[in-house]
Amino acid sequence: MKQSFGEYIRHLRTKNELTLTQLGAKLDLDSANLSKIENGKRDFDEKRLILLAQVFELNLEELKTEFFSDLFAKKLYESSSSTDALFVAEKKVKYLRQINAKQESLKL
Amino acid sequence: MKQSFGEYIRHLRTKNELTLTQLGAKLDLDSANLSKIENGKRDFDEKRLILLAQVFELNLEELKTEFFSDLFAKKLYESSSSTDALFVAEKKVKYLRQINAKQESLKL
DNA sequence: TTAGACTTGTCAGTATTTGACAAATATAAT
DNA sequence: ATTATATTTGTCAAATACTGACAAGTCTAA
Repeated sequence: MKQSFGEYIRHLRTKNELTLTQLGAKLDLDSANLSKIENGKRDFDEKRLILLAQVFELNLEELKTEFFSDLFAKKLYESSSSTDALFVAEKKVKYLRQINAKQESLKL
Repeated sequence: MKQSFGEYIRHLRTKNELTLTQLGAKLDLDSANLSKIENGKRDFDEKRLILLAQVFELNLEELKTEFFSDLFAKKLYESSSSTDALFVAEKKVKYLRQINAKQESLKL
């Protein structure tokens, strides 16, 4: 919870006793670049989340939560912005889904 | 609240009776590109928020909230992710700020 | 000191974003 | 209807950011 996404991956990797090279191979990533990801010097690519879930047999939803929470927190922290944006965002997501649901129902 | 950031800018612009060209000039933006931003076909650049706040004499904090909430909502919506990430993000921001505060106090 | 694990720096290739312009369409006034 | 202005859309080169790859470095444990 308090950890960055990079630290989270490192935790998963070490818990499963894998080296950077071993996990890198599974994720189609250079060990050097995986190291940078774990150390927060590069970003983990969103498109690799599915692969990551498969490798460690994790729930993709939870993984996405871990991934996006990290992304959002860093944005707000870096821009010294209020966390109000998070609450407003929740309303907006619901609104977008509502709109989408209505459009879907019209298709039938 | 229910509007996108593009719709928000359009609202500000029309309320102040400005044309795309007029507001574009103030924001150092081509009218065509501003049009795309208002219509959600391009993203508003974060670095222009300060300018936008100045032009309409708005509170930068609120503007950032509007901006980031839109960004986050779209990310979650597009990736069909749970809004859980928003709550986790809040904790992470607080954690990051706490860490920072501690480091700042050590500098003294 | 050797081997394996990890870190860091760099860089070319790739992908994405941006600014700019032209052309099409829409709107409004005369 | 015609003109002027506003807006929208498409396109493209330039700028920017991202990624994969490799070399060289440090660190650790046998």
